[in-house]
Amino acid sequence: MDAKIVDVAAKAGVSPATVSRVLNQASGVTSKTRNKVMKAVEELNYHPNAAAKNLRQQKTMNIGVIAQDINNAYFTEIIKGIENMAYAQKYRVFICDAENQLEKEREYMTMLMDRTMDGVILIAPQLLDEEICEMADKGYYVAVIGRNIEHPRIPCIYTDNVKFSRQVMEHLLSNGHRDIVFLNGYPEAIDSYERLEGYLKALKDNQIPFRPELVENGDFNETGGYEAMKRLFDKNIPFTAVYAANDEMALGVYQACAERGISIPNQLAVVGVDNNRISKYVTPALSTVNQPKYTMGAILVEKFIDQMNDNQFADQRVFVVDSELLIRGSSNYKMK
Amino acid sequence: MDAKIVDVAAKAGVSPATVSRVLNQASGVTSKTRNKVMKAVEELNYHPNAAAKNLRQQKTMNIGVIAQDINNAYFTEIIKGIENMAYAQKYRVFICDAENQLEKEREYMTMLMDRTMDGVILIAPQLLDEEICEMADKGYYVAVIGRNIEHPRIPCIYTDNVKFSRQVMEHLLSNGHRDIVFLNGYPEAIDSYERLEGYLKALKDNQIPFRPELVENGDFNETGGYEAMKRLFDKNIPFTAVYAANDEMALGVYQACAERGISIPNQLAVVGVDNNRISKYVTPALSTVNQPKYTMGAILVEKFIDQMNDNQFADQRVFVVDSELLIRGSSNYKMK
DNA sequence: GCAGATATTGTAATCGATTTCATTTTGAAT
DNA sequence: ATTCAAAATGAAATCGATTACAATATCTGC
Repeated sequence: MDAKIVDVAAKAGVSPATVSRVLNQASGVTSKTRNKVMKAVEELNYHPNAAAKNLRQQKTMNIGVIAQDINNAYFTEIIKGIENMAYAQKYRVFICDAENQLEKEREYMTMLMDRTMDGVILIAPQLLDEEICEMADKGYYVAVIGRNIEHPRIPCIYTDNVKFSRQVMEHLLSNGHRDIVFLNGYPEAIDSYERLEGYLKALKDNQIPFRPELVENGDFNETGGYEAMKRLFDKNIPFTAVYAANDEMALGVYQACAERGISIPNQLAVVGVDNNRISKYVTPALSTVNQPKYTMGAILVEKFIDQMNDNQFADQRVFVVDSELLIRGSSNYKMK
Repeated sequence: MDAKIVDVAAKAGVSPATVSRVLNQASGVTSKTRNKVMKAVEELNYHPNAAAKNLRQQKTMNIGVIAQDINNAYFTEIIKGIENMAYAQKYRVFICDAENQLEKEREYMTMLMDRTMDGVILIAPQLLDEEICEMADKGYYVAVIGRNIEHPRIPCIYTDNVKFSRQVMEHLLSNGHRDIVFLNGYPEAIDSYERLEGYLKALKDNQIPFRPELVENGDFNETGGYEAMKRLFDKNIPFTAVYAANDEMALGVYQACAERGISIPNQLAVVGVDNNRISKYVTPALSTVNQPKYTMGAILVEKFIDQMNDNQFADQRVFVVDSELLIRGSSNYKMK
């Protein structure tokens, strides 16, 4: 149906090799033949068949991004950073939605083995470190956003959870809070673990004894946060602040408080993590931690492409970026 | 690096043709050889090279989805419908973010011409109808969500803007509003045009004269809505309700009202369109129109795949789906 | 005008699968 | 045991580009 390189060659009165040279290296061809060829290309609206090209060149210039959930702006913002930087380097980015399913994540990894993609960027993968390392060992290009995978060939970028977690705590403590709830995500996630770690360290730094009954799991989603709060209220123990490991769960906290007539921030301070767009719109606006999402995507993909092109690192493999605490109405109140 | 079909064939002691048969049709092979081959496939962790396969078969089983902005949950929700239905039919879906840029949209269309994708689904494209038709004329598979492109080979699905627009107006009118502002998106968009049409028809049906000064453009984004409201306030004309052509602009309305100390819904009723997730969280909750996004994606891709497989339509080409008006706090107040 | 170097172009091999067609094997019927 | 049809397998062509290598054209300097 569409024109092939031989058609272009015939029309321009040259060999297919010449057509290829015109379209690719752009040198070693007289301008006269180049013009002839370009004219034929235009007239036939010729586009080299990607499959043939990929097969012969053993590369595709495609990068896959596997996100856990494209409905979540946290991921899509990162992806925009990836996409724009990759685009500038002539790579095409294809986004895959794993929908929080490990099986889908794994299925998308086959894109590497069947060579549909030159490389794959995993954002906050559920895959185990070992699985990811194994792929890298086999020579596939993999990069990870969200945690550090200890493997010399895997570029990684992530934020220092412990650090910002302590900042959140210092903020609450400085407002006079002592009985602070920590609403955890699902406990297997590294983010959960590290945010909890920051919570604990901050308590220790301030000589406040850790009370395990103040920690609940909320699975990183709104309903989970809501249920967790209900469990906490039922315990009938006093607390004046909630540090939720993400904004989604914090929204659940708002809901639970609304039901009980508890006023934020006067009776309860709330802080989340992620700077979900919604956090700005709720009443009161939710204090949260903002990660430089776009930049994280951009930095990582740039290094990744470097590596794919040279098959070695120019310099750094691991990037740790800082987050910023955004203090809003939900925690902007000093306890007496 | 990775195993090729000849390696598998050698290991299993058969010809490449037989390996291919085992992996593809699954018939015409004794179970003994099938087992031998499968064993070799396992041991070598063989995955057929996609480029070679695509080249030979002249198809990729890939569908591209070109979205205007993956940060917008309206698009990603549709995409989930597409993705899940396509997945069930063995198609892989790749998401491309056009970032509201016509140029990127066009660039991604080359995926069709270079045969990276078997087909492309455009969501609310900026491309002109003619451009899209031209692609279809050339034999490429294209489908469109958001409007009807009059072309026998282009499946389309969209909502009846005029219809729900009238519903919104009837709702406001029944609450006693007569001076109703219409906040339009950018005027070139078909959605803008049709929603305005519904606004006008509802006025006519109720013998209310149309006052052009009550219509402002807000470009479909929050800032646009905010600016438009400021312009309206400055006009110093009375109005008691705002019908914004999408939720984003309605958020701008909230902001403008907050600045002026205007209370929603008592002094001003607000209704949006899209059921953006945020609309539920603002105070008061925003009345809006919900489209069956997931279903729209699913229905369309199903027909699209049918068409790609049979190269003809089983039945319908155009699907018009109904939306639902969600009445929330922002418009739930009767004027006296 | 010619030799030799260099630049341009063409021929044919190649990438790794699928698939057509030919060949061999198997099995059923006699 | 033999014949013949049917089933299983293999050999080789094919998809459409790139690219190594060979061949030809052009240019330089004398």
